[in-house]
Amino acid sequence: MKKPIPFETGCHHCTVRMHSVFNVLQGDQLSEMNMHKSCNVYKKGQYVFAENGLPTGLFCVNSGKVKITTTGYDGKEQILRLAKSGDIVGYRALISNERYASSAVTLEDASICVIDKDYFFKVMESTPRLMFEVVKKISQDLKTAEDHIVSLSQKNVRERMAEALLFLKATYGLDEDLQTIQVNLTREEIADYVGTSTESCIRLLSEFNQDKIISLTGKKIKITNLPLLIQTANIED
Amino acid sequence: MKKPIPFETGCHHCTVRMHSVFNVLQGDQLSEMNMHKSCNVYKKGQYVFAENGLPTGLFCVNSGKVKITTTGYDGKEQILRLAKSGDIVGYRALISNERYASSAVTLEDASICVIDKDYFFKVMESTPRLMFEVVKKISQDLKTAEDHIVSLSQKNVRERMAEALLFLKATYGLDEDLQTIQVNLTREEIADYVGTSTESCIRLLSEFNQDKIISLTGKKIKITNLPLLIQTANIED
DNA sequence: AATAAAACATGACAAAAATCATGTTTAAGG
DNA sequence: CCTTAAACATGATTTTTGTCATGTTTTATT
Repeated sequence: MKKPIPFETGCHHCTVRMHSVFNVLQGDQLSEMNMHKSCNVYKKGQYVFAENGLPTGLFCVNSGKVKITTTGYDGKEQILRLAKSGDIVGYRALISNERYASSAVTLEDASICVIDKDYFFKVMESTPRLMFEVVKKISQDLKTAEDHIVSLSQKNVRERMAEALLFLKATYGLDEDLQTIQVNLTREEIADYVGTSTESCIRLLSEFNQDKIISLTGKKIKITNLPLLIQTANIED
Repeated sequence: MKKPIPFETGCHHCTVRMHSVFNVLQGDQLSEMNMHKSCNVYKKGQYVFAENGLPTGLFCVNSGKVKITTTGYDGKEQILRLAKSGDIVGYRALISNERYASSAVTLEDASICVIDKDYFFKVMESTPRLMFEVVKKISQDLKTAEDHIVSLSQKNVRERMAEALLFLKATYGLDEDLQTIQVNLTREEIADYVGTSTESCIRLLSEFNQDKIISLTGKKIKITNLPLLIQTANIED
């Protein structure tokens, strides 16, 4: 009996790779990488890796969305980063040779490759361009984190909430026909990103809705007045 | 007439280098680096580089302390990082090939080397170990930034203030005889790190002083009850 | 479809922290 | 050394935000 064509076609034909740090790899390197990676399917809400665990490889998101989250004080969650197709996750602990300080949890069904740790370090060493891509990625994440610090230090919750909606739009884009922000987060998750209580988050979204800045349909958020949202976020120009 | 022995002895004999990312360089690389770097002396309060400027090189702190600061909303300062001897500064914008998003200002008289941009990229490419040291440094800074995010999101000002004092102690250490935290920051600067108003910062330091957690003499801060300070910071164990 | 459990929503209240005002002390510059 | 500005300090007040309580809606599961 003939075997079905496998879904996974390998790194050579991976279209996601071109938008990732691995776009600098070529030919033999891809064949080699293919031998040192495996691809897994995750359901919504599954852990890709968990706080305190030991890294065994680097994760590369094929499809689906992932939140990078850490447990703060009194067990309160903090969303640190959001990842999408083409993003690498789990690199910080891997590079620092530490246990994970955060967890990665899928926000929807996802397909994620894991590249073997030893191979990753080997190819990084032999391919300066790849390592430089990784450096640039971390630099960007540092910039994002520092922008977040300024925001948390200096803006009020209302401004940060508006900023978060703009961030979500920039990160995940809009649904083609509905024009809603293309990610499903609970109010609690949004609060865990913004750094506020769930109640304040709910209240502010309701207010924005009343003020016709956004329109709400379940978890779907549509930005109906972008200039006003930008103004509410108090973004410099 | 004989020229005086120059103060600057070059990268070969630089003791600071051993504690920096450049500790992996050897022999000829050091001679080469010496040709592509220059060393400058800064007075307290001087700019090493300024927000919006274009990076021309990488700075390496020889001696002295430096704050990395950015201008937030309504011109309010935010201290993002603190650097000391052996630290590299100005790497983020350099690597991302962007204008500086922050400024570096000396907190005391300092001596800082600047390594030419092109040479730095060249030696990074030819020395994977150096680039990996840089990756690790940025990863650490990202970790620090993300810890700060959790703190800003979830802790109150009192807890963050206690945490900041512990951070300052960990970063700059204690004076040998006085046992005071070895850095002079104004209350406003501490506030700009903690993410609070100057008044709240002053008030909390006074409270800590009254509660015998710390003792204040001018800008000098001495931690007199470390366990209580740790408890006040609400640090997990 | 029934039922349980999340998630969402909103009011009332309390706590936290910013702001404003004003005065004192300290440090820097002529 | 004097003068002036910056830094420090503290009280009073207001704003912001969190917490608690309670109810409704949505979603998931048997």
